[in-house]
Amino acid sequence: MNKEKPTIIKLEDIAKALRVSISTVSRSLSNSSRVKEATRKKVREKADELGYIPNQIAKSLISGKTGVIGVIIPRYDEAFFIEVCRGIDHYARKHNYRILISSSRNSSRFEKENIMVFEKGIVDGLIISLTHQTKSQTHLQSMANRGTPLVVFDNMNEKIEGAMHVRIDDYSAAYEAVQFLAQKKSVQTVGFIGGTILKSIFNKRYEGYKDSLLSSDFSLKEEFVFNCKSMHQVHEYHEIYNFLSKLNQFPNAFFCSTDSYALLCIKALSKLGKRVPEDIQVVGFGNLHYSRLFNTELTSVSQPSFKMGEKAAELLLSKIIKGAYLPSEKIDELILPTKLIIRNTTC
Amino acid sequence: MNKEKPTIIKLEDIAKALRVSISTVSRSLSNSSRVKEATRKKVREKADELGYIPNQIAKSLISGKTGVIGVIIPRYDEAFFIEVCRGIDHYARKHNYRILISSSRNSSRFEKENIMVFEKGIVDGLIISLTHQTKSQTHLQSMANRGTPLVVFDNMNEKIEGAMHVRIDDYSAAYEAVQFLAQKKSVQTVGFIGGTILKSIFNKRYEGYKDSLLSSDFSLKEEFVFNCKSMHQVHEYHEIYNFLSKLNQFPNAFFCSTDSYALLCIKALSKLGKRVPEDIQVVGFGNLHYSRLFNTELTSVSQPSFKMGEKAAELLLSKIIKGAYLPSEKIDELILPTKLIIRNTTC
DNA sequence: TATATTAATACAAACGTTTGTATTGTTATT
DNA sequence: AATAACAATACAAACGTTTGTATTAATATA
Repeated sequence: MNKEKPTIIKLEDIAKALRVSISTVSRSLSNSSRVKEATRKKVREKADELGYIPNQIAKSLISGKTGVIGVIIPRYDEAFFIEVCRGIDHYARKHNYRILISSSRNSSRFEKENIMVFEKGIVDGLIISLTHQTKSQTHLQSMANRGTPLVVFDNMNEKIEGAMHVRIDDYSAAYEAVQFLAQKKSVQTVGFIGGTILKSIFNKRYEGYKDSLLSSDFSLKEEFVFNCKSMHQVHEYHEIYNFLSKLNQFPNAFFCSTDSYALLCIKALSKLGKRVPEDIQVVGFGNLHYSRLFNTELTSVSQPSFKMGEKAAELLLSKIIKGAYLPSEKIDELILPTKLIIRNTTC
Repeated sequence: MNKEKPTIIKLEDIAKALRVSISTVSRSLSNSSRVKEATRKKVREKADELGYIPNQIAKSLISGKTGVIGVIIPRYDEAFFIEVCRGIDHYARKHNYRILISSSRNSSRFEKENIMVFEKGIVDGLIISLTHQTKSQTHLQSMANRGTPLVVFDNMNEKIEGAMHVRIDDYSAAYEAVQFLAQKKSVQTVGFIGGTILKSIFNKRYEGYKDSLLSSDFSLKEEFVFNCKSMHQVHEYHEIYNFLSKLNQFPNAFFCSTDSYALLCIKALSKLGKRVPEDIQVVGFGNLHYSRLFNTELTSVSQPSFKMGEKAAELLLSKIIKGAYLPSEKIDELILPTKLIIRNTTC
């Protein structure tokens, strides 16, 4: 049985093989002009021959940089977050950075735990979307204070000093989407389906909805407003179905604070014998690509998820690379534009 | 302007503050009995006071372990992979491991690139689903040879010596799903919609489909078989729509090699005026949770994606923790069970 | 040919830990 | 009171790099 443990090659091995010093090997491989071209070549060849792979950990210990960005999202099974991660990855990769994704599972305990792991120096910076459980804000704040570059995207609670924020204008986006509905002759009432109001983005979308209704001289009917409490799609469906089935009368349209609420709403409505958009129109929020898979394509507020990731990464890396404590242009909030995409669930 | 750079506390700082040696501090914090309880307490308190956070990079350099598992998936925007990642994450987390996710973007170039980054020692092991472009197999093989624990899940091309594999029996799963359709009185012909046949899992599902038809004395009609070539959902829809619209005659059912093909198929069919399942029945593969969002719930081969991730992580960690070169029980292939979930797109 | 100059390389410290060995301090034994 | 035994702590090497400084070799200048 061949049990020889594959040995891992280091600079020292190359140095010994060539009877030169480790520093010469190191400098050769980084193409320093301090070593003669002939030697450099010899070293490169020997390195290839032995299959040398530099040890990133040792490099990191010296440079203080790991080449990794930490990302914390509330859940994996929401396409929006994955899309943002794609954007982060796309930008990061161009700058030779990797991403370490963690889910906080919508719990501040896990969030805190993840942050603590990242603080041990395995990432050069952090991009995070906060859960609605606010408690760990102090952790983030102290991380920012300690000088770790930090970008918060999507949901946030209160401002974190020293962090950068990338977001959309949830209030206005919702306001306009509801305006779009309210201006239709066929629409007299608009309902709302959203998530927990503890989450600030959901709350803002709700406020936008409310103010939009009021400014159109519509009345806000509490019975047409529903906020899901659970965090799992199957349960959410039942909550929504339950809510809708108890309605004696239906609004002409629903504005939903995410695409998945919208889809679940449509599903429940059709179960209840209502047609979309003929009987009831539905507008979602997010414009996620999976909604393309559906028969009836969803009218939705398009949120630039991928771009949001890219921008978050851009801000973060600019800080990481420049050094967090050099004076920067101090872009500490970036608001990306949204757009209502009209498809087949409105008419 | 307050420009004092936040200083990062290390063992030395605690040692100095307490006038003890660094090793005493280190041992105190790891609760070694070699240091007096009173001293340990003093050290712990000082560490808290100063806000000491251990440097994982330095630890890794010594231990040779980073506490990170690398994961390479072909694309982010396929729910199956995300679900597997969730499973990996779930298991890994319990063992104090993190995951570093990268996408190979279905390109062997990126795949290779990712592997090379991981080889620099930033991960303790690798879990990967291979793209259909085989080329980098040698890279993986040499990684395995070098002793890095390696698990391949889902798609693989040929066996990698020293790696472990977690998968399902794609052939049989497809075979049985098609049997289910073929046994219906209303079904005389079954079509197939799949992805690139270069990908071995798609190929196996196709073979299962084919053999299932033949064993039921159905004939295999080439005109009812379609394989998407593109890699983007929007394009895939057009491909499928195109294929279907050119059909003079339709089969009674379609077996699709993923859920998203099934959903796109349903969408295209309904655009063409066909009702599902009344006119044409559809079976998907994967049973992904987003299909729950749809009005008509998809009949699908349930693949234990989450579990697949968990198992992959379990195998990998057992090797990482035991040490890759100790004799292990040599579980090098794990085949997980699948199950046909009958819902509303068949009748 | 001796010396100044520069090119090429070697040495050694550093990054922040862990851990084996050496040293010091304390208590028990005689 | 001397010494053995052991507890408590300090010292130093190691992990695999990078990088500033010292040393040696090679060339140019006189």
